[in-house]
Amino acid sequence: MTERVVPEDRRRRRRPTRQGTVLSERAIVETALHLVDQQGAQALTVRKLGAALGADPSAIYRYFHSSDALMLALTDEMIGRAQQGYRATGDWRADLREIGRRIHACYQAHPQAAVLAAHRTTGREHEVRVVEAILGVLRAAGLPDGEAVRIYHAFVDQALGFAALDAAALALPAAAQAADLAVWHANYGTLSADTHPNIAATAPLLAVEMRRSGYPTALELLLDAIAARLDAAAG
Amino acid sequence: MTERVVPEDRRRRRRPTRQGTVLSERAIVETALHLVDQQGAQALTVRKLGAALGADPSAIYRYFHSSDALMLALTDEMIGRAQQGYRATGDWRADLREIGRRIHACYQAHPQAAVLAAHRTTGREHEVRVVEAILGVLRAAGLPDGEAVRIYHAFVDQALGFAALDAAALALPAAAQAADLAVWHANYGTLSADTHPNIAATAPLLAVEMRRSGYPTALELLLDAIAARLDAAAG
DNA sequence: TTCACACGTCAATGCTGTTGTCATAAGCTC
DNA sequence: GAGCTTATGACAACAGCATTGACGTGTGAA
Repeated sequence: MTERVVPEDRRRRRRPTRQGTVLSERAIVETALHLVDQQGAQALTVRKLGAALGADPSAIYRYFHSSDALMLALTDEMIGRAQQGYRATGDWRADLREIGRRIHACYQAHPQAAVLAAHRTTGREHEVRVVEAILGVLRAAGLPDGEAVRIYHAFVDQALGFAALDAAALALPAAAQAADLAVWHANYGTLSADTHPNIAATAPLLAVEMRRSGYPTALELLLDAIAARLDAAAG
Repeated sequence: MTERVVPEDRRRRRRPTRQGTVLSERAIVETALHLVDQQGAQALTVRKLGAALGADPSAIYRYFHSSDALMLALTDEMIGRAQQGYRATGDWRADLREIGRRIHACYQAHPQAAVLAAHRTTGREHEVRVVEAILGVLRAAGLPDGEAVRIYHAFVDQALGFAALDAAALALPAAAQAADLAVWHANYGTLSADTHPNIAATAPLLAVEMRRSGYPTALELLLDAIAARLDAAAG
């Protein structure tokens, strides 16, 4: 009548696997992140993780109730890493840019986890810290509270939305990912100027543009708009 | 040596399944969309779709090379429905607002499908039409091609990113959805002004703001920024 | 009326997450 | 150290997944 999963701080017996690994929550999460980074999103399966750890796949269920619980632990770890070392400079535009860039970059680095995590509100330590930081930047810059909150919402959800979108693309199987990009050459590149004048005129530009994320552009445009609101609030 | 998948317009023999259904690309896509709406994204498997159609799962592979090809067809169908009846007015700002609103609204209407669809590039009929429309609005408004393409990218991915984010929230189990919202009261509403001055000052505003989508605000800010670029390009 | 073959069906393959059972060694008590 | 308890890793099995090759039937063309 023992629970299958024992909380990490109550573990006494650390028994190495047949291949010699000593398991722990931490070791599993780190190996999982490493696996995703190296072999892509679709490599994160319980079986492959077991193999990477040097343990039977089912041993993982001694540490996490389900693969979803493992996913959440992974996400938490990721958020922590994204914040690491951030310092506000006092320049609102530079600070917002840096925060946005960090959120986006960190989810891009671990797309599989990002897909599941981007739309959740955790209320945990790291999340709280970013919310406080963003609101602080906006209010210090001179926005009234109502507008600061609205713009906070637009800013953070834009970062998360692009992160989710770009991460989902990265999380696709390599073949589908390549196929989606190829469409910009194969389909859009061959349309006639008679039927699709605007696409025909910009096809080469499109094919290049769509290879990268639209977030940097969207972020700068958002910062432009915030600057205009600040001018209006001040003047 | 016959191809497994025969293009829809070259099909002659329509042979009912054992259960009497007559299959077609259209019938499969519609059943799939219906299935996803009713039972959630995870219900969209080849086997369940086969069962819903009244056909052997493998019969689907006579119409789509893979489940991914089916996914793309589904996506395009949704894009098509979103733009049904759209007419450009010639006012760039009103037109862009309407297109963005339609994309977001349609994905919100089918959140379970949107989660799967928002990040794919299909190159199919309906998608091509929207791309052409957006590029047309931006170029007609006076943006040079390079900037039109960059802003097109930011605009469309902003709409899709918010759609994906908001759809993912709607697609959550009701309990998780409620829990995520409650965090804004339960956690953020109780933080001390000493440790989190900016959150403490705006907590009630935050709790209200976070109940709705941030997209309308973000969209207006993006339109503001585009207007500024247009002024710059003209002046 | 004939006949080729399109297409629905069946069976099999190799993945996936997950669980019940077992045996073994870790760490406690003495 | 010796012996006991039980945590924990390993094994095997299950159900469900996408996909594919072989097969036979009935359709539509000639």
